Amino acid sequence: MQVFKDYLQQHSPITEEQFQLLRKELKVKTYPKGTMVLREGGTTQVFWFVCSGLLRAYTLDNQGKEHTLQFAPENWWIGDRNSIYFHESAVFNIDALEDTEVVLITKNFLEEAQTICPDFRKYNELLLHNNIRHMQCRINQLLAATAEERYLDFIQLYPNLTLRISQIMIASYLGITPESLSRVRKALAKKHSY
Amino acid sequence: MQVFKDYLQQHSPITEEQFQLLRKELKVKTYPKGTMVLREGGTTQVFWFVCSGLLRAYTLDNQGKEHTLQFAPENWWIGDRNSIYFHESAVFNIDALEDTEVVLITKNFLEEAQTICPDFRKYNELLLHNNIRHMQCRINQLLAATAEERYLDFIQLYPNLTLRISQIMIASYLGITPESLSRVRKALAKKHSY
DNA sequence: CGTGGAGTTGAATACGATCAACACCGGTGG
DNA sequence: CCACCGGTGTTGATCGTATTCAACTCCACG
Repeated sequence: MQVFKDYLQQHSPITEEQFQLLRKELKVKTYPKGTMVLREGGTTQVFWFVCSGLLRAYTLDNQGKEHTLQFAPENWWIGDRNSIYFHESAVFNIDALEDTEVVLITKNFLEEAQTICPDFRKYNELLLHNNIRHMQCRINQLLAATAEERYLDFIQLYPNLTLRISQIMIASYLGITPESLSRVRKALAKKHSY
Repeated sequence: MQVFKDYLQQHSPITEEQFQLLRKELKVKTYPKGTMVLREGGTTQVFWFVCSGLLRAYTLDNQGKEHTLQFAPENWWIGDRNSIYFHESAVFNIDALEDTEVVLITKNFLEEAQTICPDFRKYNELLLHNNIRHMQCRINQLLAATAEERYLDFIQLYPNLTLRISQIMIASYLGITPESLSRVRKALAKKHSY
């Protein structure tokens, strides 16, 4: 909870007093490594803010293969917009790749925060625009880049995550097989002695 | 302009009177087919709402190949968030695939609309969440689906666009070559006599 | 007409996927 | 303490899908 408070006070215009008013909307929860946080087809009314640990959103295709949409390490948000905003069931799964502590954030929290603190509206909007920007970038990468380029982009975007996430997961994020990723890494090692 | 007004009144909570107050922030513009609307590296402070015609956002890779991020036919929005919200230069190009009439929408318009009409805030937010949802879907498609599946998804998502957009453009949206798309279509024709 | 872009088709190629085998490590239980 | 096991990562051989390059047709448009 402290992590979330620090995060908010550092990044958003929410003050200490305003935070206290909103606190009742927040709940802390922990998921042991391996827990399913959200299952495809289920519903949920909250966003997860990761205080520590690592969550991951992924889908399963008809062959049972996993495709990772997003990783959420400390200070990241993750949530299912289908449930929260569109009264539909979740289209992806979320699980915990590490023991993870989260703050559950209701739609109500976001609403009230905007009432209590008018500037929070702009902050929240900026967050959404940033999210869109980031996803555009990812789409462009999937359209334009080779496996090797995607991997280099990945380790640049998440330098500290590379060691925490298995290559199986990374590969499923990059849209390649673990075997291919292994070969990409081998080729890079030969090139630059990484 | 009328198209935009109709659209707003149908989809958002903005009333006729409120619209009149905001009108001064809006400008109509037309782009002949083939015009560059925004160039990578440039800046812009507006979103484009397409009243008629068709815009398209795309990037160029280092081999000069085009990769289409988004099509924007009638009643769609398109814009460069890097410029508008993050004071950076555009990372993609936008051009007109048809003679296109747009309404230019400033950040100010969106701000004032939220001031004048409090419910517009929710509408705008929903638009952003919907956008994110849509892009998640696209990312998942690029990760999980074959060329054929992607094409089928495409014609389902944009049934009326298929005939207006050249296969070269569609291929660049799907992340395959025009030749591959041609073969995919041939295979489908054989299968289902489309 | 004739020119150039769009679309199709064929042949050769390349990149990543698949399948299979194996080394390695960490955890578990005998 | 060691044997076993399952999961991870590596490597090799083969396969398949999409790419590349090239030739050709077909229009639309000058």
